[in-house]
Amino acid sequence: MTESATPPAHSPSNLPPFRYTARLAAEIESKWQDSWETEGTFHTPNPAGPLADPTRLGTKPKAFIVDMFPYPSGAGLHVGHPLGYIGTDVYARFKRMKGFNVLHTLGYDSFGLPAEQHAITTGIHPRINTESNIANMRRQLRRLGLGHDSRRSVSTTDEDFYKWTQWIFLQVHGAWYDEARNKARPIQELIEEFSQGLRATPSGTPWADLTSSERHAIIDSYRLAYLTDAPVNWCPGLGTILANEEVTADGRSDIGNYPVFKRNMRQWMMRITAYADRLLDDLDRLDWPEPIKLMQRNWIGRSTGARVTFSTPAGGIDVFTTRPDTLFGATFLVLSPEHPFVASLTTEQQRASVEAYCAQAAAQQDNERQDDSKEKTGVFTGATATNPVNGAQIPIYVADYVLMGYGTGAIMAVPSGDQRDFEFARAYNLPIVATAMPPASWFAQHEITPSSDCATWPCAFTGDGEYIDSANDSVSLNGLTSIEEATSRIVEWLTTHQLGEGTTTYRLRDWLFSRQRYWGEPFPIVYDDEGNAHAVPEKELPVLLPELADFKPTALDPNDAHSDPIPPLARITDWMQVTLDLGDGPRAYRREVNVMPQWAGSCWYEMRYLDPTNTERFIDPDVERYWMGPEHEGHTGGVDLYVGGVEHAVLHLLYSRFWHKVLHDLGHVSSEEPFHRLFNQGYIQAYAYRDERGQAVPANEVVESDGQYMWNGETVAREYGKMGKSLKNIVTPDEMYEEFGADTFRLYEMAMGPLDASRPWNTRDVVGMQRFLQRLWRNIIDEDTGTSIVTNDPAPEELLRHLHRTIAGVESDMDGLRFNTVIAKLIEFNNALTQHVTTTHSSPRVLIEPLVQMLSPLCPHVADELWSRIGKSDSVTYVPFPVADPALLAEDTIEIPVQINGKVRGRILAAPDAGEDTLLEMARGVESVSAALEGKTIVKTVVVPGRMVNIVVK
RNA sequence: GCCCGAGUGGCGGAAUGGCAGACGCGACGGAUUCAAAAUCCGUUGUCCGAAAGGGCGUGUGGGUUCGAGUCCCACCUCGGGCACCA
Repeated sequence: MTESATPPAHSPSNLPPFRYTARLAAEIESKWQDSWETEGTFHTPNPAGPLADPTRLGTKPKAFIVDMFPYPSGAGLHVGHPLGYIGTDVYARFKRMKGFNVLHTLGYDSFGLPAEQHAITTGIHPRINTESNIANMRRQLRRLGLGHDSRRSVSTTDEDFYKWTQWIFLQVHGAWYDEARNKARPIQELIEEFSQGLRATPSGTPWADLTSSERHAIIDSYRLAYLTDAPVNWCPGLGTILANEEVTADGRSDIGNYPVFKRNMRQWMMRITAYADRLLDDLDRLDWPEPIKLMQRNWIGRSTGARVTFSTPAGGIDVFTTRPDTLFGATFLVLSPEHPFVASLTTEQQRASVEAYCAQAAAQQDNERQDDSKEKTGVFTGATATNPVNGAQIPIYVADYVLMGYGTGAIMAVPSGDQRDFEFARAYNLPIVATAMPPASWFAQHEITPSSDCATWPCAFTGDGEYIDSANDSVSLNGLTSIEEATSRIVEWLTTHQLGEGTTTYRLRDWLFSRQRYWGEPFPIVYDDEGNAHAVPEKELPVLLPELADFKPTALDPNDAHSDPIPPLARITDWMQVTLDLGDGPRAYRREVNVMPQWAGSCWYEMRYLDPTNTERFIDPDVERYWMGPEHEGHTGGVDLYVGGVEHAVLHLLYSRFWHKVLHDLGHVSSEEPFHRLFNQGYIQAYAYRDERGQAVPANEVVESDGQYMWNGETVAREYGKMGKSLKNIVTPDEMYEEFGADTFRLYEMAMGPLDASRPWNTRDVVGMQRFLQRLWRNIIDEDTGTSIVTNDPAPEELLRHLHRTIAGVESDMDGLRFNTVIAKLIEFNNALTQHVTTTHSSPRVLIEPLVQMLSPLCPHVADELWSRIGKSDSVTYVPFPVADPALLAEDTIEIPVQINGKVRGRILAAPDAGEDTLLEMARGVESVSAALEGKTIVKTVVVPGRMVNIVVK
């Protein structure tokens, strides 16, 4: 025994001195947390570099487990935050016991908007605020007993972290996408192709004859990071540019309610669209939840179809259509209000109404414009276009349901085959021409007489039908019934007549990468006198974020739409000006004054965990290959388990995949994907209560009686949602540590439901997990002396069988991250054990040791304490997980239900391998069954050996 | 609006297409106690019934199947995302 029998301090006199109370738990927990820290229990060895440790590395398989890292909020953690962290910790600890070299740590996504807003209102530097928030979160998380390698915890705001974020930006900036090789290549290789004449310049002018600025412009147009004019939300009243979430639905600032104007600014974009196909196709090789893959597929939105040119008085207009086979039914064109041809096409007569319409559309958000439920609006330009297949003159409309950002910003409308076009055509009295004859069933369903005259149709027909009225002198689709065949025939015709071609478009847009903020990574970019952008040399990195004297921007006239937006860094004029030698002697340059978005750091942070102290590279290639490299041919490589909320399903996960692929193409990483396996945790939400005036009241003071919720004698209304200050429903981990201890808290979070489901927090339920740990403790420890009561007595066979069933179940549930059912199985076994211990006063070691081992991933502190109290010297952390004995898993007999017409009418006990005939015979022998069969005719019998018997009677 | 997901006892939840409600909370009853706390034992979907037993039950309505919480169709409600919150 390693423990003395001295009672713990502060033991309440009316309880046994060694009862497992919150107070004893707290002592045990802080003791083991200190021990793990001193021993470096969770220090994980690397194969190379400063963190290498060959003896600890051994020949173990590896497991790299990552949580989506948190933004260090000033409010600290509430009980909802650690759900995923506990889940990954349990899994990581389980994998250690299964013999894996496990890497698990947690960093901080510490750039971002809230710190900057905090700085604006308080004047406190975001760095100071951020660092104190991180310190608080580290304290709260340490108390939770997470087995993290603390040496590897990084923050995106660390200078030696964002140095590499900037370095990666330079890699993206210094690369172009080679469509032929379908990968990114260094921009230098493109310059060589141009200078050696292997690639023609866009204008055809030889490379040697171009000016330096002209060459610069051509090269820049190929880069994966490029500059373009893009709109920002400029709020002169605040003197700042606002994020979308800071702008209200009616186009005013959330803070101060000032007008917000859309203004164009020169901004960096990332050419993520170049990777659209690979981002889409490689999803098939990832172990991700299918709904998340689907969301990414929909987001990328690849659709194949054709680009078709319609001639108009202002020139040819390209439209993109997924249904070129319906071209003969195109009876009007619709342009997006932002389409460049709108002004030149509009006739004088129509000008006033078109301009008014465009102005009104400009004020709307894209997703409002696509609202299918609202009435379709639009306005006639006065001009017509020529349908290339039949020469028909068709009117050109402007309508806001067509978006400039998708396809070509212009569509051909086929009202007979598209419901949106159909509604528009009906509303504006435009012709509707059928190109396919619907089947009789379609007419029957709509209760109309079959006719190709669309005037009688109630809606568009979108199904398969025989093509009609779809022919000109040189092509005919008539009589075809396959969309595929008709499409390929018409695309071929369009291509030979140079009126269009088959093409693919994507819904995915390039990534707007600039933010007009202070608290983000500065771009490692400078501009020369002619406005050309240059990369800052690698040896100059990091470009440090300069100090800012005053975080409050200067407010301007709130209604001055024409004032120029000024990003915070532009106010630091002596920082903006810099003298650099970029190879042609020291010259004056102007720094980029935008900063990177918060996504930047989160696009690659998991790799820095692997090699956090490397000063030469963002990661050592050997280290990357060990932890993230592909496991076999065709494997993408990447993190073995990535856990986080679904809210990141698209953006974060798409952006980081994109950066990773660029780094892979350029040879910096061996893995093709950052996250091989993804798991989405649910949210913990909470009830909140409001009084009659709608004011939130403290949720922890609300009592329930007779289905009513009462606060201070007053009836209050309950609602369900996120935990938050304003709802007065926050429960913190600190309160849970105080009241129950970290192990009970961990257990409750894992027991309350499956990890991927959202559920409400209920403090009242936590006690169940505490009682379980107390019963388990009491099965091992004498509550009066604190010493072990474990004996070497043999265990009854029934309990041994139960133990091995439990081991088998726990192991597979752990592997599947089903911790809630792991806990249920442990409780069931412990309850059985409790009966044995209380009746026989014997606590067999052969049962206790595996139980403590199985408990340890979930409740590591109490498990280590029990392990030590039953005479073990080391932490249970690396002790191999118990193995179920197959001989003890086999059952002699199993109970099988007997159904009559699908309803259970009796049960039989049979051997697990009993055959169909035996089972049926036994079933008919059951009294309740034979009674139910009395006077009935057996129609059919269904026997599933080992499962059930069903007798169908009449 | 579009995309994704979820609806099971009083509550959190369990259930390879095969015994619905494991496990926990709460509630009720009992043991122990001078009394309480703590602990232990039992009951607890619902309706009918004294009981034995039976009817009904997994958001709503249909369907597939010998058999559906589970699969299919439609609908309702709630949650997440919609590109500058992360």
